[in-house]
Amino acid sequence: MKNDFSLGTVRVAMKPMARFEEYLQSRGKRITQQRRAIVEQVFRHHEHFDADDLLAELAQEFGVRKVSRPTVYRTLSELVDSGLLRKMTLNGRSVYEHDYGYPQHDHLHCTKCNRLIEFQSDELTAIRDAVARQHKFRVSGHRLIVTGICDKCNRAQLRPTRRLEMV
Amino acid sequence: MKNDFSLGTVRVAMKPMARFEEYLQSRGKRITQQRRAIVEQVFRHHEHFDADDLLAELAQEFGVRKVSRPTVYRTLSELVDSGLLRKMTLNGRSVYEHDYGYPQHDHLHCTKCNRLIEFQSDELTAIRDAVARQHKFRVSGHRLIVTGICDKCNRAQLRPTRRLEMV
DNA sequence: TTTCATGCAAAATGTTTGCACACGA
DNA sequence: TCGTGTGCAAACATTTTGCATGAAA
Repeated sequence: MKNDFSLGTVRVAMKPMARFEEYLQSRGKRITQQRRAIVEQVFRHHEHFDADDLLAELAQEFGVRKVSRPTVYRTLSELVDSGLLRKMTLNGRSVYEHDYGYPQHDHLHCTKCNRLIEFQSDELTAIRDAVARQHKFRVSGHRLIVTGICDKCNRAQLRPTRRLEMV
Repeated sequence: MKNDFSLGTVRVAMKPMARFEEYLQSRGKRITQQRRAIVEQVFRHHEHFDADDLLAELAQEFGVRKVSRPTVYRTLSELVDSGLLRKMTLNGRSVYEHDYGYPQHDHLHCTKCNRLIEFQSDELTAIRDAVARQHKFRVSGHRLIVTGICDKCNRAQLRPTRRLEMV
């Protein structure tokens, strides 16, 4: 259906960890405990996250045997380089999402609850390419963020009954 | 013509400074030397700029009688609130552009020379709204940045050796 | 046993804030 | 005059870096 903007799926040959190991080896880099822990945690769920989120998850998951902040930053950077993660900036801080194994997509960003909703549109890509062609611009990618209020927050706003916020 | 993505113009009743004064007065804020200097400098040209650019321009323009960094940040923030400027984030730093008097548009961002090229597309807005409707999302705006290499940098790149591919 | 990676502390970056004084209305 | 705005310095938040130690290969 033409007006369906939901995401499809992308079949991938390897698991993220295997893909990352390949990347590391091709560059003479090492497969360390920390890198392994980070990749595993990062692909445990498909939510968007920032460095602090990841650091907190790792601390909780592994208790004493934590990964340091610099290492998290360094590894996130490698994950972006390797194509496993995609990085974007949301009100001043870096936010990451899965890239490997997920189709190209864009986001609706709710400024109320900060949630990101993904969608996909080929027409959008077509327009992008038409514009680029006109400017003789060689496209490497794009980032579209539509800001506004999501359905849930809209409903919440309409019914001021349960005003239990602010404690 | 349908495939023309260039920008039109928007007629405005007031000059930016007058508009800003109105905004300030409506909030009981004051029209100071610094605010005046900043607005004048900001609307002297239509290029994108960041806080440092503006600070440098002001220093050059007024010599000794400079505006401090905090005041620049504070005033930029007011200019965004008042609708005169639009703010976006480009690799970690805040970049500003004229909003008042200019039509809604998006950007091609050259990662080589860092230039921003503006374009306008109603179809894009239509797609955006269709997607939002499907998600019952109330749109307040959007930001699309197409990344790649601009025509000029492409030409420059063709001249030297083409065998720098690696990997 | 030779690199490369890590953790720590410190630095760098970009932006914001507390406060005493200056100034616009 | 009165209250807002300013500049200064310091704080801030996030990310990056230098260096000695630790661990892959």
